[in-house]
Amino acid sequence: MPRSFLVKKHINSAKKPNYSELESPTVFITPHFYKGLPLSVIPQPEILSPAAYSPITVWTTSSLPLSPLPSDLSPISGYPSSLSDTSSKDHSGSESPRSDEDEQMLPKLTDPSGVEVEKFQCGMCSKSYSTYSGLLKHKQLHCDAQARKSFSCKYCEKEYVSLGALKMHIRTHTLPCVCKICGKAFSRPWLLQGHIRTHTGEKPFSCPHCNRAFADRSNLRAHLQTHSDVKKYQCKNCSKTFSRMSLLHKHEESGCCTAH
DNA sequence: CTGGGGAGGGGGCCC
DNA sequence: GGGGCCCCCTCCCCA
Repeated sequence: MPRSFLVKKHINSAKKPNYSELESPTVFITPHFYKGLPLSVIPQPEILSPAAYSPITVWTTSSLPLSPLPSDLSPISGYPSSLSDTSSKDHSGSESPRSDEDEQMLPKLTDPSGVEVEKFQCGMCSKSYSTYSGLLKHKQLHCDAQARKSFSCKYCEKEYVSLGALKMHIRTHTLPCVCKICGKAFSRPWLLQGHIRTHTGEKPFSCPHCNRAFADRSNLRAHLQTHSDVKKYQCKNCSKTFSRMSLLHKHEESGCCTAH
């Protein structure tokens, strides 16, 4: 059941999309259509696990971990180790070095066992790799892409390293997914699906402790924090902990930090 | 004022 | 390359 506050108020008018400029094919998902879609009726086992939400470490705004979360802090599951450093790994180890204008052949190093280790260093970020293929992969995924960051959004100032990333971003301007019930538009189908739950009342994510149900996994995750005695966001001044970073920010902005 | 729920946005990863 | 999904985060509102 939609409520008045559900209508997003665009404080920053610059972010308000111009619906008249919709240029992508409009996607309509109706509740009837939606019924045919597979739904995550049961929360993930990791969510159901009491250990999944038990706070182990509290964070302050100054000590928040950069992603990926440490495995012992990941409250739900399988946080992707997307940023895992590949520099320590050998990728094939079989290729011989080739010349490359960005590549720097470092002096042969010696590991503790006395074995010489060849190093290949990225000319842009100075990361070093034991193989050329490792360096090449790094460059293709990161530094060269950064250097080629040339896909600019025509609606805003943002730039992207790939056309795919730019296309996805442009959807946030064109909002091709439109709710047939209320006409609200979204950038991605799954956002629309989540919105449709507000019409259908469907709440597939249940709290294993109080059986309260939620339509959104993120909201369940936030709710799970309320079952914890020690919340994971801690004020660095008074050590009070909060279930959400926004609450910690509100606490700090309300004067705690300045009062100490 | 604080805590919590509802809703939505955006980037990244995987298939 | 695109879609689906996940995660983190923010905003708004209410009790």
